[in-house]
Amino acid sequence: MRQSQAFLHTLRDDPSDAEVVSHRLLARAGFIQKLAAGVYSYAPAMTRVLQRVSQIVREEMNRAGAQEVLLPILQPKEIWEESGRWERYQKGGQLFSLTDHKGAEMCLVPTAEEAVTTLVKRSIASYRQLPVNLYQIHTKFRDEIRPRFGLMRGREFIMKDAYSFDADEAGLRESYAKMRVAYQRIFERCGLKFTIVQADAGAIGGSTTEEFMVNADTGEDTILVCDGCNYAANVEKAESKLPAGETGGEPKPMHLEATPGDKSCEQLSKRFSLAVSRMIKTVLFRAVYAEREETVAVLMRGDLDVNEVKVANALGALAVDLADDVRVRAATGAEPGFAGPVGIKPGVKVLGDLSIQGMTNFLCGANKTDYHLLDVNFGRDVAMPEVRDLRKSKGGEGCPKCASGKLGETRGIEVGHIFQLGTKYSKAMSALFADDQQVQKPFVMGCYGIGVSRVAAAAVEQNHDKDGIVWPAPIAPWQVHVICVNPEDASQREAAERCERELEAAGFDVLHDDRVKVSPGVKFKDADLVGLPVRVVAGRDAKDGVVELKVRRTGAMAKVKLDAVTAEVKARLGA
RNA sequence: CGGGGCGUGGCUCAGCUUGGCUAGAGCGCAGCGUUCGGGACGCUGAGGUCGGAGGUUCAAAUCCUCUCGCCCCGACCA
Repeated sequence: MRQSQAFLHTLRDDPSDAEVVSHRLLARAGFIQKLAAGVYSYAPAMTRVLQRVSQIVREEMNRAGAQEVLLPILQPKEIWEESGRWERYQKGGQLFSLTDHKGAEMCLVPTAEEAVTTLVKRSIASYRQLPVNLYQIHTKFRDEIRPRFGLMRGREFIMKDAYSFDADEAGLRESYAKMRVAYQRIFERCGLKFTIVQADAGAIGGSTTEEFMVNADTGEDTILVCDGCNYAANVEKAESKLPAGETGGEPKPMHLEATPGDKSCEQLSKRFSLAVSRMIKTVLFRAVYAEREETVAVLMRGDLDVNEVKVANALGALAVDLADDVRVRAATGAEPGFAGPVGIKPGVKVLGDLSIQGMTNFLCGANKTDYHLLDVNFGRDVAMPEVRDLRKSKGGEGCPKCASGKLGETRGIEVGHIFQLGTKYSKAMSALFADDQQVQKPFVMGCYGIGVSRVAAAAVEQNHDKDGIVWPAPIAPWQVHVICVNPEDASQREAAERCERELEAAGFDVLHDDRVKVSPGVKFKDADLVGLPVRVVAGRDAKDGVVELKVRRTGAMAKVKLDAVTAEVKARLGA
């Protein structure tokens, strides 16, 4: 490709609205352009990257036995009501819905369980036709509460979604295992460093589920990884050994103490010279269910934090969020900051974290403004609530799986997510097949997503330097950047053209900067920004049949005879 | 949803407080010339309903109201 002809327009300045590196560099290098919040146009260079990622995805999905389809992204409300997701997703405010000219409601879909289940149930009637795994690479829509970080959290994005249908759980586990392997191969082939973590199923549903996280400090997800074994989990899901707290000793009489203005454990710790782990904080939530809401009080040892996802799962709620002041006052009869289990209003559901077991003589809120209770004891002063693991694990805590490992806390970008769905959708949508006894059974499903556009952004997050992008070779828009320093010099022009011709003949995608009257500095700066893995510079040595070869990532530079260019480029690309 | 900020050529921004001549700069773009290995220089030039609507005024980019869009922060761990 001749750069003089290419639709590739770099920007001299950083776009003012770009916050994260990938957004800034992709916009500046002319790969993407914003059209609306969370909605981007992909220029040719970006399209090439997406095609490369897609091609890798396609090859590995096909290798794993999946078959490609294209499902509608504009879908009728009916099938979403069948699965029960219409109301839930609309309530969550993340579903783009619209009304057609005759008043029928439709939506732009975030995932395609309904459509694929419909497709399969009308086609497959027998266990003998199973298993099947169908996938597509298609645009998806989510009306994000707050789109941000460029391609990282867009409202429109490209996703590969796959759906497996098996006759039983064992088949599902097999399909899932195949996908897991395929995903590992995909991200390895994309040249990304990633971690597989246990995850929470969230709105999609299902049991076993793992996420593929690209390691990046700017990631939106926090992950905990054991340094001693292979345990790794998203913080939403992570467990850990309970850190030791101070013991309270033999029960003493409970007493009420004035604590004007002390709303935090730290303030109380100071006032009473009491370890924070001797306190129980009572965190009030609003739990939302399909048909109702309730107030829930979670009792947590003072030095630990509540994991809201675990609370929602323990309750079977659609969502939980922190109670607002009105709800807090209704539940406690006091201003926020003084909630406690003793004397909390009836109707408030109380749940305890495992950490409160065995605590004695603890401090907690008195449900009375400016008062706390000291030396409170379960059984005597207040009933022991049902306890569950509701704690948010943190880096530095002990691994839940092995004896001596410690959890490290890092961040990641979720680029893939695989689920063992089970029969949630097939049951709801009456997607049935006959088994060998002619018994009608629901398909056992799995679903598997990869954020294709997010993979490209994550690759930039993970691979860049101060000068620009450093594309991993397998997903670079072109592998080689031939730069003709001065095309008006015949020897330079001929050398560059020869390199382009021979490299393309050898199967490489080449971008040839043949622009006339563009200064060398501009060409080099642009090349750094665009970030192709190998650069071939035809410059002042061209008259002697010599060009320079430079590796973008390392900066390593070598002078190479024209005859050897193809071989040398091959060596550097590992091809 | 709450709070804050911003909308002025393709991009980055100044001008607005205190209303007043043909609305500015840099970059980019076009032409000419000089340059030619890390975002060169000179000259000439094109390009703007100042987000939109309404209002105040002799006069509005500037003041007021409404509206649309975009960005950031937050959603209170008691």
